[in-house]
Amino acid sequence: MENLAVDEFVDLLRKNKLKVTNPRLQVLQIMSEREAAISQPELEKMVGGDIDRVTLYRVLSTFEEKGIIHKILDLQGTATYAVCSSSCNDREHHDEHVHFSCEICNKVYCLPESIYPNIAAPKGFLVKHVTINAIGICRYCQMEHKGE
Amino acid sequence: MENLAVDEFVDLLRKNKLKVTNPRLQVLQIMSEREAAISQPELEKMVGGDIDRVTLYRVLSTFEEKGIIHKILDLQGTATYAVCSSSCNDREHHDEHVHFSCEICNKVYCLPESIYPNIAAPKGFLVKHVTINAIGICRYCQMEHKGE
DNA sequence: TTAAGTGCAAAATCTTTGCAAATGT
DNA sequence: ACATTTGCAAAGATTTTGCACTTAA
Repeated sequence: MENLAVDEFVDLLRKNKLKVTNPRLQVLQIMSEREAAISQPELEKMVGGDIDRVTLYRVLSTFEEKGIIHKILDLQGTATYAVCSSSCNDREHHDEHVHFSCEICNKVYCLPESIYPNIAAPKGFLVKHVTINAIGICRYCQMEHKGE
Repeated sequence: MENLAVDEFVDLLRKNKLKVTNPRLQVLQIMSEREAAISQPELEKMVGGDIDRVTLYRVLSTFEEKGIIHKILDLQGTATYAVCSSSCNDREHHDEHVHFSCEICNKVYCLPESIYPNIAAPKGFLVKHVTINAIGICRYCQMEHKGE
């Protein structure tokens, strides 16, 4: 089962003219196994000492430039990353879905929903896109806090 | 004209059981004269060497705790602050208006608008509140970039 | 082979903490 | 007078940069 995924990752990297390296594969693996967006510090914990901190920063920023992942800020303002939908590329990012931030564990989830309201900005302000962030308690934290 | 404002600031501080000090008055003055939210680094530039960096951080966090200002993250994830509406206090923050982030100057503006859509989260996720961020080009950057 | 990617060291930011001195009430 | 607030110094945390070594193609 892991091999299948690895093949997809290799394709993805090739498609973006990126060399297939271990750090990049590991990051893709970790992100694809995870429901929530991930930050560099979390990523660093997960890979142990396998990959240098600086490399992780660089992998993330390369992926973001190529449109492989997109950046989302969590409630603390820490940058977290999640894999983009397949319609993203280095020209355009289509990550206009709702993000959910859990105020307990601080994790960020991308929600499927896509109802976008029209925002009326004051004259002179040009709105190019809109992001919506729902804040609350995620599924996992609610389970843990049942009965308290 | 400045004295009038200073009186209001003094009232505001007293109301919140805070001592009336120069750093606090200066911060309130700067924020009230500004349309956009302000970060600690910007604040530091504006006061010159008058106020210690650490004092600014502490003034901002005290004000936030008391509900005098609220924190907004800009596009880079830097914390910026704007004065709250008068309905805010240390128990509750009512800053559920739309924020506008300029992708050129990176400034954050609070928009008056308040149409809040219902967000349908997946089962298990409890949405407590929703923030909306419009991203685009602000009035001032559009003026500067006219004709380019 | 060779351009791209990695790892290490060191720098640059940004933010917090501890404590003594200064200040508002 | 006394609790609060400030300023300084120093520590922490996070992110970036420079450069030599390594590796994928």
